Amino acid sequence: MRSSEGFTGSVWLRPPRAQTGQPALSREQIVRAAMELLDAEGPSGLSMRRLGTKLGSGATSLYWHVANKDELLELAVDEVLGEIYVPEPGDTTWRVGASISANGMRAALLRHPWVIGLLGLHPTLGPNAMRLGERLVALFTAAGFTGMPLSHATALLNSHAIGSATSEAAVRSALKRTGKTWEEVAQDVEPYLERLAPDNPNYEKWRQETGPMRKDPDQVLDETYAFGLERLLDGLEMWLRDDGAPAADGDIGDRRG
Amino acid sequence: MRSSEGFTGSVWLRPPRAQTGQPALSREQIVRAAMELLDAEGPSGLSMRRLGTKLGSGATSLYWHVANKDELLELAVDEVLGEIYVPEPGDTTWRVGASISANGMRAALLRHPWVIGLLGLHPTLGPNAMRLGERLVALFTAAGFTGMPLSHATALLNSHAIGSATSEAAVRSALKRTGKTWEEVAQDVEPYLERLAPDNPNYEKWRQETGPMRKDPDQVLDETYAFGLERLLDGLEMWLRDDGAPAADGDIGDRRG
DNA sequence: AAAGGGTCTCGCACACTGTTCGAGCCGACT
DNA sequence: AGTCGGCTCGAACAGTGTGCGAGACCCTTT
Repeated sequence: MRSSEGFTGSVWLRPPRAQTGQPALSREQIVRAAMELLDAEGPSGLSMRRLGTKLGSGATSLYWHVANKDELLELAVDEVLGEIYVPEPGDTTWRVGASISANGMRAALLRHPWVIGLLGLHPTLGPNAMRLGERLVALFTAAGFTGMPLSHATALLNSHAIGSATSEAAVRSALKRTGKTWEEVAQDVEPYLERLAPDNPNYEKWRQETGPMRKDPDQVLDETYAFGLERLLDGLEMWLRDDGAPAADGDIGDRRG
Repeated sequence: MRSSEGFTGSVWLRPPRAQTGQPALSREQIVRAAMELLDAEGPSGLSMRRLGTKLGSGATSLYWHVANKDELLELAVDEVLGEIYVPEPGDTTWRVGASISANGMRAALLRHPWVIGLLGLHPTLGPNAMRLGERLVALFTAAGFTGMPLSHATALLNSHAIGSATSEAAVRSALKRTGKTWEEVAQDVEPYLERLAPDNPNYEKWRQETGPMRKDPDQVLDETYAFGLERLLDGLEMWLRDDGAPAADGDIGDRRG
């Protein structure tokens, strides 16, 4: 069986295995252990052999419960999505609900940064991903969205969480890997920036005017994310008010500039 | 030398190698060839040995020009960022300029989907990434942004491009991998969705009301991206008009809901 | 009680990976 | 003529994902 010979062969669409013997090893257990390895040491920390010994069993035993390393990773990704909480429509404002959802997604991705590199490989349609979709649809329906724009709006929210988390994970991993502080890194990069300064006049000017980073990177990254989220929610709210009802179905008014 | 013992050891901060002998192999050539392999066969298609034979040289010769496979990938990522065009401030409206930039970023990421999985690993500060930053600063400065909000605004634009491209790449890669059409995939997934239907009432209802996908996935993905971009630009424009001038420096007015 | 069959574990083996090391080549400068 | 630095490369090492087939265990049927 080829590693992925179609959607029909995907983990999610395949019926689960029957189970009568002595398990000693279960899919959930394997996935959980894999996540622990990934959280602790990143993508390179997970190998089938290491996972096997961590579970006290042979490496190839895993292949009874999981077709593939790829499939194992898919399962792990869905597991992470299961950590995200999306409020019920009645619990709060739509806007706050959307914020909580996006915050949760961002937090989950930053808690398990290895997920970020996997999101672009397969569409995740595991049960937790579906539940996430369900809850978001509920939230945005209650807010007044319908049809394709509803799907577009939830996609926008997710995109922001994913995109932000990607950028954040990059700098966070650099800080962690080097073990340096924000100031030390800034000092290291300084001469490089100065060498490039003649080519980047606008950036340099902005950098001079804004001055050195006074806040720690956590706070800056939080603010960057939060600022974007507010702008995006403003945009959605505005669309809901202005164009939502009248132009219910027709073409979207993009490329208007 | 450890693979990455700090920012000081990063490719970008290290002075380039002196060069007098007979090159026969150059860093640019290597990076270009690596990109070709990656574009053609994805991340698993690139191995140092294959890259070596593609260039007609021994695999280990590459290690003279490049410290690492990781470093090679960093160089390739920056190369991709070099394909993105950002208009000059005077060329168009700010809004159109931002759209063009984001469109370019999204297109570049979809042309080279392997980049997506690498963006979260290291912050890219190669020359092309810097140039990108420079141009965006120019564009957003001309639009009236200053200080931290300027940085937040550009980050938002990039996040949208990255996040959208991630989601898109997932479905595009699935379609390509399985070789199936959109309708065939939908048919494959159908029974799974119906099995989960009782748990996802809102999603199901939305699905029923919206009806089957009439358009091809390219168009749907384009629309999703474009819708999000417009909402986001609306939000930025609104902020620029309302809060931009008065609250120039202080805390950002987030968490307002 | 015996036989059969499914579930599950696992050692071996294969092809392949990234990377180190040290030997050697070749052109240029002294 | 000799040395030196840039550059190439083959051999080797430790480690990877995974296919295969032998077996162990337990439940069911005869």
